[in-house]
Formats: sequence, structure tokens, C-alpha cells
Amino acid sequence: MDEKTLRIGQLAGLAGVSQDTLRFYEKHGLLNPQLRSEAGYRLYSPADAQRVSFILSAKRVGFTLNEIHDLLALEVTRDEKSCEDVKRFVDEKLITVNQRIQEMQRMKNSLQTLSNACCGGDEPATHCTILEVLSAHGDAELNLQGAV
Amino acid sequence: MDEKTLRIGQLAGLAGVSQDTLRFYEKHGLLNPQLRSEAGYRLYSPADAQRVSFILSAKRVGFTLNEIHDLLALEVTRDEKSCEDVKRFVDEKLITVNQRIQEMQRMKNSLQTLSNACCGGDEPATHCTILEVLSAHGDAELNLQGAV
DNA sequence: GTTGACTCTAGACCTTACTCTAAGGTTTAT
DNA sequence: ATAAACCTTAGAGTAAGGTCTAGAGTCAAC
Repeated sequence: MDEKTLRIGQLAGLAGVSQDTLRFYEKHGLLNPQLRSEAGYRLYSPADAQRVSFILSAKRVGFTLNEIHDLLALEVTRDEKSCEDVKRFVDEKLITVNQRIQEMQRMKNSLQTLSNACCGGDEPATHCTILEVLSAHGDAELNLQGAV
Repeated sequence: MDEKTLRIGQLAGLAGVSQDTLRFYEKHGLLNPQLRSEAGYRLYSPADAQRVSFILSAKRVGFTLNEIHDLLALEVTRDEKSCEDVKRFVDEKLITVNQRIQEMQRMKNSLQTLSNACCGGDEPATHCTILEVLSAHGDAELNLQGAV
């Protein structure tokens, strides 16, 4: 009604989440639409919508809602100290993301090998599991040090 | 005692998870060590340990325990039908993994930009948030179609 | 002027993935 | 031979991230 605002159902539809989820995010401080209609309906601005988009993206990448809350709260000001803090926090997240990308790549290779090796080839595999693929191309050499 | 088997505490230590977690995985069919000592202690073979390694890796990559269960159950036999099924399933997972890798890359770029732009440069940023970075380099153009 | 689609709040409930507790048996070291 | 460190089971409890329900107000259309 106001300008380019969306009501909760519209935003939920666009974002592919439920209205409950949007209210849940609001309750947990990840979102807070400033506007309300006369009747008390939430009105989401384009900035709010972008925020939702970011939240979902960060979630898919493996951040928890708490971490996303912290990411959203990041704000560099003239204050030198805050600047340091932000850099440290962000660089930490970067390390995590890089590790996860590498692990993803390994998983991708394993899946690809499984897909290639097992089907449609000239030489029909007689027996093949993902664990065998992993040991075959050496990735999974019992690197049991999950705890970094 | 037997050969190269590990008791639950040893495997848990190596894998960086709790003993409870290993029993939990067993209860949910992701793991089932065949051997027990006289006293009824679980004895994990190297293959069991590899399985644990796979589970943790797959988890970090974003698969749920249910999905991991299915991945572990994949087994290509001479049976043509099973082969088709496996390929379909694996290719589906490959698509997911690829999407996630791309999203990770975008998140990495955003974090990198934030890290670079906000600190230590000659030109001190006066104001900068992750959302502003995102809109600045165009990634987050309200692509609100999270639901594929 | 009322039917149907939409929104509100508060609070109960659910799933996933553990984590802890209790009550007890085993193994090793002293 | 007994304490300390290990293992067993069954079942209750927890945290994260929603999801559902009830009861009620709102808005557009017929």
C-alpha cells in the first residue's frame, strides 16, 4: 500500500519459506520490518527482502541463524576497534567457508566417480559403493581428524 | 584385542565425536560394528572407522543423516535396475553439491570483499555492512527464488 | 453484508541430532 | 582387592529451527 512494500504472504511466496518462518526470524532478531499497515500487517521493504535473501543464502552455505545474526550485525564505522573486530570475525568465517568448499569438492569428485564408474559404461561394474570409490581414489584415507 | 579393532572410546577420540554419537549412529543404521568383545564391548574394524569418517565428511558438506544413510546404502550390483536408481540418486546429489559450491563461492567473495574493503586500506570506510557489500557487487539482486 | 483469502498473537508441538543420567558390568594398575 | 577408567543399556533431556493451532481481526469481491 505504501510504496514497494510486500505483505508477509507475498514475501514468503517469493522467498520460498513460510510466513511462520519470517515471523520466527523476526522473533529471533534477524529481521525487523519497520512498517506496519493500519491494521497491523507487517510491510516489508525491499531492504527487508534483501535481508531475507541473504539469510537464506547464508543458511544454505552452512551458517547457523546465530552466526547469520552476527554477520548481519557487522557494521564498520569510523571506530578503529570495531574495524579490527569485524576483520577478525570475517576472516574466521572465510577460513570456514574455504574449508567447506574444499570438502564439497572432494564430495563432488566422489559422487562424480560413482556416477561415472557404475553406470552406462562399456564395462559394467559388478559391485560398487561410495565407500569403495572413496578408498579407491584415496580421498578417504582415514583422515580421522574431523575436529579441527 | 582381535586385530586392528578399536573400542568405542578410541574411535570416538580419533574421530572427534562422543561415544554417544557413535552409538546414536548405530541405532539409526549408519553404522554397525559386527564384532563385540567377550564382555560385550563394541569393536570397530578399519572399515567401520572409514565409515565414520565418511559420515562426518558428508555431514560437514550439508547432507542430513537420512541422506547419508541412503548414500551409504548405495550399492551397484549386476542388476541393471539398481544401477539406474543409483545413477539417478547420485546425479541428483551432484546437482545439489554443485549448487552449494556456487553459493559458497558467492559467500566467499562477499566475505572477502568485506574483509578487504573495510579495514587496513588507505581509505578508511566510513560505513560498511555485509548487505551493502552484497548489493554493491550485485550478487544479491533480490534473487528470491530460494526454492528450486 | 457476508464469504473467502489474508493477517495477527501466543503458545504448543515437531524433527534432527545429539547429550546426559542412572544403574550396572569389565579391565588395569597398585 | 579395590580404585580408576573403561564399557553396557534404556530412556530422559536439550538446542536449533521451524511448524501448527486456536481464536480473532481485516480486506476485496460478489
